[in-house]
Order: sequence, then structure tokens, then C-alpha cells
Amino acid sequence: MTSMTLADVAAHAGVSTATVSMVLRNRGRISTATRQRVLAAIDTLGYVYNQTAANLRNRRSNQIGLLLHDITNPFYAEMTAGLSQEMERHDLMLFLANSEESVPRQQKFVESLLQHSAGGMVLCAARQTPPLFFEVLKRRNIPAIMVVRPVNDACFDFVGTDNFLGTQLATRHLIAMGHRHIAFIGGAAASATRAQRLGGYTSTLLENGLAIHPDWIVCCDAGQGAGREAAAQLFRAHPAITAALCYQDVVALGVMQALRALNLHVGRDVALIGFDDIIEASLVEPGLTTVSVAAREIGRTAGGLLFSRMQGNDEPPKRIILPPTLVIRGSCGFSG
Amino acid sequence: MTSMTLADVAAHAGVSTATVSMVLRNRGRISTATRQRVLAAIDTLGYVYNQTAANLRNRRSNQIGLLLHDITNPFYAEMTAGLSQEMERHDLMLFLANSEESVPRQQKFVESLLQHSAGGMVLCAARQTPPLFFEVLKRRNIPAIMVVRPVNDACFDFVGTDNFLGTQLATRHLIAMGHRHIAFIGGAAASATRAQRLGGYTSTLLENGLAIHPDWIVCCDAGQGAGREAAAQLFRAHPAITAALCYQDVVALGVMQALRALNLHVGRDVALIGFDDIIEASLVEPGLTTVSVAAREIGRTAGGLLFSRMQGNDEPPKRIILPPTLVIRGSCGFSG
DNA sequence: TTGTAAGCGTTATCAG
DNA sequence: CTGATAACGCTTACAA
Repeated sequence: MTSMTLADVAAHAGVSTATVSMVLRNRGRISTATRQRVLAAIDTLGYVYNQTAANLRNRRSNQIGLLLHDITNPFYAEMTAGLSQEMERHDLMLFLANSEESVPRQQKFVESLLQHSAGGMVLCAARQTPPLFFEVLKRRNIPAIMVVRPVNDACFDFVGTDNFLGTQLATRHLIAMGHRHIAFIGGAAASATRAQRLGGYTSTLLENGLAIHPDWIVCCDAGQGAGREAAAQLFRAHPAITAALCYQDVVALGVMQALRALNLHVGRDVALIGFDDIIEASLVEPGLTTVSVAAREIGRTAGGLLFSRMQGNDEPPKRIILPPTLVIRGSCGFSG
Repeated sequence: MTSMTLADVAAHAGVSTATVSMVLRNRGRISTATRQRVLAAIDTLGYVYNQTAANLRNRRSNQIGLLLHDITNPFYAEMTAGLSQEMERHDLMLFLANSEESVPRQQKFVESLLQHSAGGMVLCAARQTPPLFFEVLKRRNIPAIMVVRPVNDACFDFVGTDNFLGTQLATRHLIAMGHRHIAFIGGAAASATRAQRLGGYTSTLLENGLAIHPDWIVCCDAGQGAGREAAAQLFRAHPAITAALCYQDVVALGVMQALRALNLHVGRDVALIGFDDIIEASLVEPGLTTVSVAAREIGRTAGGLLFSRMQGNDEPPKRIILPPTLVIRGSCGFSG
């Protein structure tokens, strides 16, 4: 099966390549008669459209890139599903790269996207990304949407959630449940997102006349194991703590393990709230109360925005902040 | 910044386009002097290689596709990370699609891959995929590796785990713990994977002189709720059962709930084993003993094999089966 | 070692 | 409504 070209189809149908191209793309006026002939020819020849040639000719491709740092994190997996769905609606192909926080890998991926004349990209940039990266990207003026992790550069569109409000909601809930000794576990010290979440927590404590104990605020990596370690230390050192707000659900899951090992019953002895609302949050026993950021929705929204940019939407850069909601399950106990 | 071409670089460096192309690809003999000049020109002009043009000319692209049915499933996310890593090592771009078990979506993705002259693909096909799909794929002779879900067609490479061995290990463990009344819960009746897992279970029973009770073998959907329902019925109808092997961890989690409702203590009154080793398996109380498959490794292996096929490796189709291991936690109690 | 030039398969412009 | 034809930017014989 030596591959057929537009010219072969044209010959077979007795028309020109221009006509075939127009039929394929529903452009221009083509009589129903010739359209039928062309379609028939395509069918009998088993013709496969060559998107590469079209992309070359158009100087732009129908490919977009998604850069993540950890596809293994359920939150990002969920977001990816949302984006993928949206991309498919628009007949766009999705390139995926997993930087694992490596700046060179990220750099290389973006360069590849440029080499492929990608129509745009959705980025959740690695933490150590140098400002120059964004400068260069800007100059290329290819649509780029930042997600989840905001960038100190108002030139880029951003889709994310309101971290501050999220932890405010969570902290208020814990206080309403009667807790006065609330810890904050997780996140990387240098993370801007963490700063916001921490802000929602501390400000709510202060608003309610509660003291802030720096010792009750600990960082840890985004993993179950890290959460477990951190919590084990924390709760041993500070038995007064009766509730914890976790930077992420995965951390909260680790904290649950640690508490169990300490013979503390989550939902009765200690209240726990996570952030992200990953699937696992509803599966564990007791269910994890958590701040839901609609990961899938972030993906869909970013996809929609990117598509509109690719269509030429040149409104000023937007920051779309999806409101978080508190999903209440059993991990904080139940109020009367 | 109107984009530069190879010709621009050539002009700037005072050489021909052929020379520039060779420098770019490290082909042919180029004197160090001209190579320097070319590289300098590339640098000063800010030239970006046009991979699309190259792909058109080569009639083949450096793009490969990954089709999954659910990227949201931690198992597949992990596998994706492994594949992505491997692809990057070989400078291949990864297209991702999430079929969500939709045959049309899957079909469309594969067609897109063909239109993009993809170099190959890794597929975990939707469950309802018609045989014709594979027939057509075969005729295109583009390298395609099947993962996780085997296909009734020896023409394709396959990378997956040894389901049979997995349940053998699990069943042996239960027998070694003294169980003689072992049920099998979960999976879809038509699933080939289930057939294999069931085979490991039944053959091990027979090997050990134990009878097979068809009534103790039940299907259910891949969800906690389904597992709970199935188990509730099963254990009420057959109180003699002292152990259950579950098709998946998620099912096992549901079974745990059902047992709890029946006031049966997992790990003491009833032993339970799952399959997959998802995160939750380590979180529940007691921890779920389960068969673990190295998801990331499956991704890496599939990537390596695909790459070798793209390089022209034309050995007969392979079936690479990665061995599962039994992860022992508390759900079967502890021996001596 | 390097240059010339003919494609790769599509799209768009301009005639007819 | 349809046809002829020149790009798009790179690769690769074949020449020099």
C-alpha cells in the first residue's frame, strides 16, 4: 500500500488537486456532483490526508503541548483528562511532556514545540524556571497558557484556583468544628502557591483570635511518604495539635497513615483537611474532607482559552481563577 | 521576528543549504571551520529548525502516540510517566489521547496519528474495539505496541504483566495461610485479562487439591460500590468462604466495606487480596495485601521496544511479560 | 568537502 | 465552480 496523495485522488476523480483540497476542508463552493466523485475516489483509493504537508504549507500546526511536572499526581492527571477532552473537540493533537521539575527537560520540550510549529501550549512550569525562559517564550509570541502555578509576569494567561480562599474555607471549617490547635503540613518552602495557601490559613487564624505557631507549620515533599514522616514528627513533638490542614491530598493521605500508627483516630481524635480533591480522597476511610479545585475544569478552561487565542483572540491576558469549594467528608468528624 | 530558514542560515554563513542541513544533523563530513561558521550563523539569526518540513521530506515523523482509556487511573498515569521518559531519551514527541473506552475516539486518534505520519504508537485499546480496527492497523504497517490489555492477534508486540502468575502467587499465599475456601471477586465476564487471573486462581486451587466452586466466582464492575454489593451477596450466601481474591484493588476496597458491615474482621475472620497495588491499598486498615505490577516499567519497556521497531527491528512480534510481585500487608493476617 | 536542484504533499492565488 | 501552479522549508542524490 504505497501511500496515496491528493494528486492521486484528483486524477482518479478527474479533477484538480485544488478541488480535492477544497472538498477535504469544506472550503469554497464545490458542486455536489464533484464532491461526490472526490469522496468516492478518496474512499476507493484509501487515501490518507497528510497533515504534515498541510502544516508545512500553513506554517502552523494543529498540535499543542502540555507541560507538567508530574503526571503521576492525580490532580494533574485529572487536569490532563480535561484538557485532552477539550483539545479533541477542536481536532487538536496534544503533546505531553513530564518535566519532573527539570528545567532542561522543560526547555527542550518547548523548543521541540517551536520546531513543530505548535499552535500553542499549556504550561505548569518547573519550580526553578528562570525568568529568561518566559522572556524568550513571550518573544516567540505563540499562545501559552499557564496553569496552576502562577508566573510573575502579567503577559501570560493563567488558569488556576484561589489558593487563599481555599485554605480560608478549610480553616474556618476547622474552627467552626471547635478546633483551636491547627497545624499546616506540606508544600515546598519556595512555592508561591504554598505562600497563598499558608496566607489563607494564617489570616483566618488571626481573624479568629488564634495564635500562629511557627512550629506547627512544616514543609514536605508532595508525596505520601513525605507526609507520613512530617506528621509523625509533628504530632509526637506537639501533642496539643487537634487538627491539620494539608497542602495537598497526597500529603494528607500520608498524614493519615502516621496518625494511625500513633493510634490516633482521624475524624475523632484529629481532624484533617486536604487540598485538591483527588479521587483517593473519597476512597479512604474515613473520607478526606478537602478543598476541591476542579482539576478537570482547569484543564478544560485552559484548553478553551488556548483555542480562542489560537483563533486570534487578542484581548489582554486573563487570569481565570476558579473558585474552590470545601468537600466535607468524614475526616473532620461530623458536627451535631 | 519573521522566521528564519535553512536558506537564510546558509546565506549568512556563505555556504549551501545542504551544508547547513548536514551540520544540523551531524551527517556527512563537514570541516570544523565551516561547522563553526554555520553554528555561529544559526546563533546570531536565532534560527529555529522546522521539524515539520523535515518530517514531510522524510515521509515520517518523530512523533508517537499513546492511547489510554483512562489517564486518571494511577496505574496508567504511572505508565505514562515511564513512557514519556523513554520517549524523551530518543527525542520523540509523545501524543496523548484518552479514549475513555470510546471506540470512535480511539479510531479518530489513530487516524490522526496516521495523518501525522507518526513513527509508531503504544495502545491500550478500548474494551469494545472491533477486530477490524486491528486488521486495518496491521495493514498500515506502522509500529504499534499493545500494553496491559492483550489483543487476540499475535501480530502485535505486547507489554504487560503476568496476570496468571499474579493470581497464582496470591492464591498460593492464601493456601499457605491455611485457607481452603477461597472466592474470586470482580472483573468483567468478557475480559481476557480476567480470564488469565481467573486461570491462575483455579489452577492453583486444583494443584493443591482444592475444589472449584463456580458459585464462589463472581463478576463485578471496577468500582468500590460494585465490589461491596458483590461481596455482600456472596458472603451472605456462602458463609463457608474464609478468603477472597479480588480482581482489582478497588473491588477489594469495596469488599472490605461489605465485610465490615457483616461484622467480619478482615485479616482475622476473612483474608483478602487485591490486584494492582494502588495507593489506597497501603492506606486502608488493615493494609491490603495485593499483587503489584510495575506500571512505570511497563511504560519504559514499551517505549524501548517501540523505538527499536522504529529503527527497523523486524524480529517477530514479542510478548514481554513483566513479573508481578505479591505485596504482603495485614489483610490476610500474619503467619506465625 | 561542499554546491545544485529536484522533490515531499498540501494550500492559496489567480485565471478561466 | 474549477484548474494550473507557485510556494512552504528541508533532505538527498548527484555533481563539482
